[in-house]
Amino acid sequence: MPFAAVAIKVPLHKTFDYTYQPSMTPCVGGRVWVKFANRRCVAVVTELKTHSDVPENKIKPLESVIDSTPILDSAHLSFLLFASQYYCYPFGETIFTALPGALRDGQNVDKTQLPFLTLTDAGRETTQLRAKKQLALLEQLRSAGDATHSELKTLGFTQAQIKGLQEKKLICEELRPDTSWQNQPLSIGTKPTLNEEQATACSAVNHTDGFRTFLIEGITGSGKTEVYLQCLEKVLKAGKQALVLVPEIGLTPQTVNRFKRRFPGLPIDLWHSNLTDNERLHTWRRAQQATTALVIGTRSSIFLPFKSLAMIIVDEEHDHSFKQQDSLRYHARDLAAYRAHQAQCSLLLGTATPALETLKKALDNKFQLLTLSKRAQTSQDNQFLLVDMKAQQTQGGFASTSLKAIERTLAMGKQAMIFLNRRGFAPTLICHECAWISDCQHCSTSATYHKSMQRLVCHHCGEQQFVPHQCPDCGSTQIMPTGLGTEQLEEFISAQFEDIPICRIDRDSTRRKGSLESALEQIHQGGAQVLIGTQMLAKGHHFPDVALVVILDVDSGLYSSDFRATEHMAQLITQVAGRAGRSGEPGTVILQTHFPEHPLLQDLVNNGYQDFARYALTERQETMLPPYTHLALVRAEATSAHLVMTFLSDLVPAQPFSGIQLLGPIPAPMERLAGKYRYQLHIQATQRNVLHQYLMQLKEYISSHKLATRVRWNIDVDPMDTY
DNA sequence: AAGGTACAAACG
DNA sequence: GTTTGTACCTTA
Repeated sequence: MPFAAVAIKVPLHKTFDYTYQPSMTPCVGGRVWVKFANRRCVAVVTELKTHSDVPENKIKPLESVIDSTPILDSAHLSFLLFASQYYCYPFGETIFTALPGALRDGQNVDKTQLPFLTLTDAGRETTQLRAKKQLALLEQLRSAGDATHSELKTLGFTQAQIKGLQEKKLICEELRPDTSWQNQPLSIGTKPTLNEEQATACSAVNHTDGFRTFLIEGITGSGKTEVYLQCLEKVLKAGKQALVLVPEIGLTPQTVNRFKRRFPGLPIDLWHSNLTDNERLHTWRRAQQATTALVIGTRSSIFLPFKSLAMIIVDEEHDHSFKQQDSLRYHARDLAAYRAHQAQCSLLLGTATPALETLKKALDNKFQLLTLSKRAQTSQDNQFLLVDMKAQQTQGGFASTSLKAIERTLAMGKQAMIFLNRRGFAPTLICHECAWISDCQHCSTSATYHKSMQRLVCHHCGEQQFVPHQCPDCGSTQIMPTGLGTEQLEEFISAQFEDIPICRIDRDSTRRKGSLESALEQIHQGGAQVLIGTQMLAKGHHFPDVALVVILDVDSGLYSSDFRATEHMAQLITQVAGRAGRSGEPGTVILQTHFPEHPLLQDLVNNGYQDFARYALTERQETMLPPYTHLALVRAEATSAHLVMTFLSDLVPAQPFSGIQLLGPIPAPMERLAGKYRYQLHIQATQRNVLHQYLMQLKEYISSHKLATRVRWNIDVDPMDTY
């Protein structure tokens, strides 16, 4: 009697055996329909065998076979098994998060093709057009080749613009057979000559065979992308595939076009969360059949089933968006290491500000460190200025030094950028007479005052309240906004510099679709302007006219309960500083702080991130924190605090486990969130394998725990935020 | 996770 | 005596 072990999308750490008729032909890595717990589910076959340990009377037959050939090969299945074990997430659920939505509900793998938009003969010759955007679209197709509807949408074009050009018969839709690009000679667009450091980096990568990880530690503007491109060239020339992972915000038209222009005619696909199910399935299959050569995608593209993967690049590897914060809590950069090892190919990690985890591996010679220290366009280093806020008269949150610097910058016709990582007008309302505070009803935090909306908004659960005219406790009308938000900065700056345009960029000001794009466009027009924003402003974009950057809340990063806060702050400061002074002259970066003598801050300002990071590592070593130890978190939440505490306390063994340090249960930094009480258990080990051994049995123990179904819990391996 | 079971409180 | 709510149990 033949049996099939299958994985099902349930939170159980095991597979289930089914029998099947010899006439049925299930295959390992293919899907089947099964009856499971009175339901009909799609399952993936993980093993075919002639014996089962499950009592015969419990075993049901397979309903039907969906795939007669595997949709996941054995290497990909082992990759998913590894991810499932490493992140303590059920195998079945891991497989199903890795599958594109269309395959999860049993749809056929082969779909109709998506049409490409291509230039007509008339379109090829058109260089003048009244509609500016339509002309830009023509130019896009001309320089970067044909594109699908969704690609053009990603690049910022609209359906209306496409339709307009179709009606003018300048472009048309075309279905095309997938041509084999592997046997075509690779055409290469114009490329700049490399400087010495870039050339060294490229040849180090290109002379390596098999698995190897490189850390390209390159300051902003040192030409990392050029190194990526010239390394990719070798791989693509050989007819092999490559994957470029970018942060969520990183799929900008500039990035995409740079790759497309370098390799004209090469099939390049994009992968991000805004694709439809259909588009996703399409790209998934193109990766599997090697009809696409290169995928540029956000973190989930690490699960694409490439047929002949030969290089993975992780751009801005320090970026937190590579770590998924729910369900399967994977880090795309770390899974990339597994895949590169599996494919025996190179992994390139690039950033100006490496994560300390990555830097340590480079310093331990597990990764090869390649440094790019010269800016491509020769320019001097930025000037850092620490402004001591102690005993300073402040105006609207600014030291007078900062205000004068802004004024000077504007007078020169340049742009000033102001950072504050808090949106809204003020983080709290406080009663001047009885000290009442505008708390959120459901979270342990205060509700932020939004002046333009006239509402109190909780930034954690989103709950809104009306703004009271009187203090709810004592009836006083003396209720004051306290603290600073970007909305208030905007108000203050516009009163201070009356005729100067201001551009505020935060989640509130960019909520409307397209408003971020138009704001960026305004900035790019140049001229004296003040840009105010949260960290949204720091990522991805470069602004040639910015000559001054002011960071207001440096101190929030210096003293925080999260041990990664200083690292994060240093990365932000360095990335932001890289945005200033890119057009030749050095820029100025002002850091307002109450702790100008703080050693980490001093190190960062005087010696740069490279030095700071190496010093910060010694501090991590002394305090026995990651990357010198390995950390996992058991988080739990429920409406009853008592229930959560009992559950977590039960997980702490009476006898200590050798090599494991346990801390907790302790309250999460946000103890109450959206009405739920949240606590956590920290599990720390010096040895990675000891941690995983421990987690393996802990996972078993939790699954059998009576309270496990009454609290929401999860295990977070290598957590990014310790809350 | 999601549907089933067993038992208790709620109902008229 | 039936309905509704809820803890808990199982999935092949």
